[in-house]
Amino acid sequence: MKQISTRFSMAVHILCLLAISPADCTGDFIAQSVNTNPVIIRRLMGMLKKAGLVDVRPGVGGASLRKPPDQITLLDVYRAVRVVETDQLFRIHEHPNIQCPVGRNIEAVLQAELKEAQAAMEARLSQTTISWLLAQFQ
Amino acid sequence: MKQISTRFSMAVHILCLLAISPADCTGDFIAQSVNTNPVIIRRLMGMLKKAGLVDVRPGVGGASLRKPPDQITLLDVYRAVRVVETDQLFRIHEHPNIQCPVGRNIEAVLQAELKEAQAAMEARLSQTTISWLLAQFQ
DNA sequence: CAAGATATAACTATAATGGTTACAACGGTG
DNA sequence: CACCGTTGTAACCATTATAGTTATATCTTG
Repeated sequence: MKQISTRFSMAVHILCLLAISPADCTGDFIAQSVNTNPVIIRRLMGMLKKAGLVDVRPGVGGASLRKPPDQITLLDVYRAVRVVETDQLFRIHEHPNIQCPVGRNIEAVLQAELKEAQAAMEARLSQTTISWLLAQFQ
Repeated sequence: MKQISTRFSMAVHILCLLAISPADCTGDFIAQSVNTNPVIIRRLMGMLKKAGLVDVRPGVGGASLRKPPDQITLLDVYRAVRVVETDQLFRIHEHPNIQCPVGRNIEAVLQAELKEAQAAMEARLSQTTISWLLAQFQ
């Protein structure tokens, strides 16, 4: 099966790093900790910046959190890196036969249920903050 | 982003069909309602059969439910078509730098949280049955 | 301007998906 | 038994998202 992109876990990693090492976290330094290419980090930083979670200093280099880590939830990160669009976690087959009672109704009815399931998952993500994660370390 | 496969919604469609039209539902008939290729349906039927949800009659043709539709939940279907493996909804980046305190801890700590989020989604799926879906039709 | 950093475009390899063709095996009916 | 419609699979293909890579432009300070 196809899983939710590692963009999410990498972004969480980045924010944890920024939370514990406030000084000069450059893209290359972060890339070494995450163990990936610096361009991947810069792309993620761009999304985190656009979402208002981090400040990045072009030219001089380095980044920092724009919010205290106890006010950043996993849901914030999940939304920032657009790893799942709203109500689109589950894909539903298209153009069923509307002559058939099932084909005519399945999309709307199932969509409503799957939306609830996705919401339950996202609600759980909103309960965990970056600082709570850090507190679990070791 | 990458969504959860339409195998899931197609399988739910199939089970709804079997629930309301108990007589001779052949693969080709189902394929017309779902609006896809009969081979796709046969593949799904194979998974649903392996999961004990349906009986299929090779040779003569047709299929039927092995359980009453109020005892089949969306979670049963989701598991049957293996659309997400256990604790694998979220993919986590591999081989972070274990010299770094974040790299050393992030995987285990984040994995535990994401597992909970996945569980919340699956718990919601388990609350909806095929017969409940049918009751919403029209 | 030079140095070191971020920003971004373009390209690649990989993998899952949904679909398609083809063919073997099954099981009643004539 | 032979036929016919069905199920069961294997093999293959086009499409798509991902993660990574290379290259280049831009920014900021010394």
